[in-house]
Amino acid sequence: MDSALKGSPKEVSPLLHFLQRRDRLSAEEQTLIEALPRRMQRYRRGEEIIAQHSRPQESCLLAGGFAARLLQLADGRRQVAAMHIPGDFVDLHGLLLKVMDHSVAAVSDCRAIFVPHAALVELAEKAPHIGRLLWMSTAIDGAIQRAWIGCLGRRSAVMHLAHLICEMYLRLNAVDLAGDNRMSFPVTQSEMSDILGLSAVHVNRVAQELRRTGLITWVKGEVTIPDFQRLAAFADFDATYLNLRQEPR
Amino acid sequence: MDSALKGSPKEVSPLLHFLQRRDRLSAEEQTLIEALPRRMQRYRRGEEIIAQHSRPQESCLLAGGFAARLLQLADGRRQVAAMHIPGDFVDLHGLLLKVMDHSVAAVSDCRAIFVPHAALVELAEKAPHIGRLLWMSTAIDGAIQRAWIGCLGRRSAVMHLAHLICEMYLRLNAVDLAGDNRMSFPVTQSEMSDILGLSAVHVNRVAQELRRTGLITWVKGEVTIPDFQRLAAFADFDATYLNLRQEPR
DNA sequence: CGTCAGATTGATATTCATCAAGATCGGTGG
DNA sequence: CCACCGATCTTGATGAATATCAATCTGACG
Repeated sequence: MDSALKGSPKEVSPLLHFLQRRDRLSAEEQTLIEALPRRMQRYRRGEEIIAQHSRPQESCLLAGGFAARLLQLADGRRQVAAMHIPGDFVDLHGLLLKVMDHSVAAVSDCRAIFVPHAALVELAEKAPHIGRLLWMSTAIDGAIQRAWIGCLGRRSAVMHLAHLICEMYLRLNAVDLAGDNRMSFPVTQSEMSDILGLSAVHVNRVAQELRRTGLITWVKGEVTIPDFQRLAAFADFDATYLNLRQEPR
Repeated sequence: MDSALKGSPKEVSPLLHFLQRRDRLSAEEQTLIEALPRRMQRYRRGEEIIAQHSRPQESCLLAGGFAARLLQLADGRRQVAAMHIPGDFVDLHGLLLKVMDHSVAAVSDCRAIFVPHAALVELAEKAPHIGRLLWMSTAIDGAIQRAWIGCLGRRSAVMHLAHLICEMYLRLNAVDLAGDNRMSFPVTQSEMSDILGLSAVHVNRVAQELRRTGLITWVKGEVTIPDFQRLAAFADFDATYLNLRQEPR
């Protein structure tokens, strides 16, 4: 079994990781979060987790695996608007936006935890600091999306791929799912093309270029980054937007 | 003087418009918002309003004019990550993210209102519903950014421009700054190229195509849209992401 | 009248998409 | 064990979309 799928069925520890990487949580706050009512559900690779135009009554917290927010054009073209990893509160904004403007799908086998919106609203009112941290979580999603806009608009395909790898490595690292310059990133080149807004063929060529110059290796969903600084410099990567500093928020 | 620059110096009515277009506000809530402590500042076209890597202690609410969030690459290339219009709480997320990962600049002459973070935090705790609406405002920013990702990744340049015009028209309309199929949109083709991620020359050609097919006119910052439905269909535009429906949030 | 920012046009170069064909590899049924 | 199959990766050839470079044109304004 994929290591991302291990663990107790209803654990929220990746979320605690995610939050504690950005601010301190009191013991009481941790207890409140662990006490959230929830249900767990598993998805197979490729399955849809949340449908476009639906009106979820719960928010989905990813506990294991990878998921993507998918935009779909009328002619069938697809674009991934965000990648999500364990600890990400995938559609927290559904709480506020009511109608999904996109869908969410499992990229690998996933474990998802669903928390009723009502419970989140109540928690945010009872513990405003946690409320702000949830808000922060959606704000970080926004910051990441801005960075993606910069990649799509102004970076070359090679820089874009390099940038994405830097980002995913640091995000996975922040929830203890990557380290030692390696990460598991089980995404096919075709899926990658929908993340980068390229054709699958071009992803292949661009990936080869990063390999040829020794910036990465990428074999069967395992990526290694011999020299992170060098890759980051090549991609013009600035980690500010990931907000990985612990501070009072 | 630009009509967007008229009005009482400290008014927050565009913000009320923005919020009331999405949910009802009680009289009491309106009063609380109007009572927010604030200062007003004017900016000339091109001036920087918030610097990258700064740590604002106030959030900026745009009361008049147009502003853009700007990403800048090391080699000088620029990409606009978001356009802001009156009523937008431009860097509300600065409250949570602490360090700006981008800058904000005036695209036209602007009136900006600054509200101390502390006052916003306090308001959100005292009036959780308003807190959620502020949260919603950042979530809508995120939804718009997702739509932009779809445009940059998978739409052709012509569709992208058409999509942007649809979006801006509806957003301006929602704060009473556009109607009758016309809007003032004082953006040069060169600035537009940083919004669309294109070269300025290509923006010119693409704009001509939209004019030639009769989908828009665009003369000196004035855009008219003879048939919105037709433009929207051409751009594959779906307004869901703008969250323009009034509902309890 | 001269200047300058912005818009427009044409010629050419790059980047990336598309189409078509193998190559590789893990899994699966016989 | 083996032959086959589908998914994925890889490669080459060609074409479309867009960038770049270099003029020219236009209108506002001092």
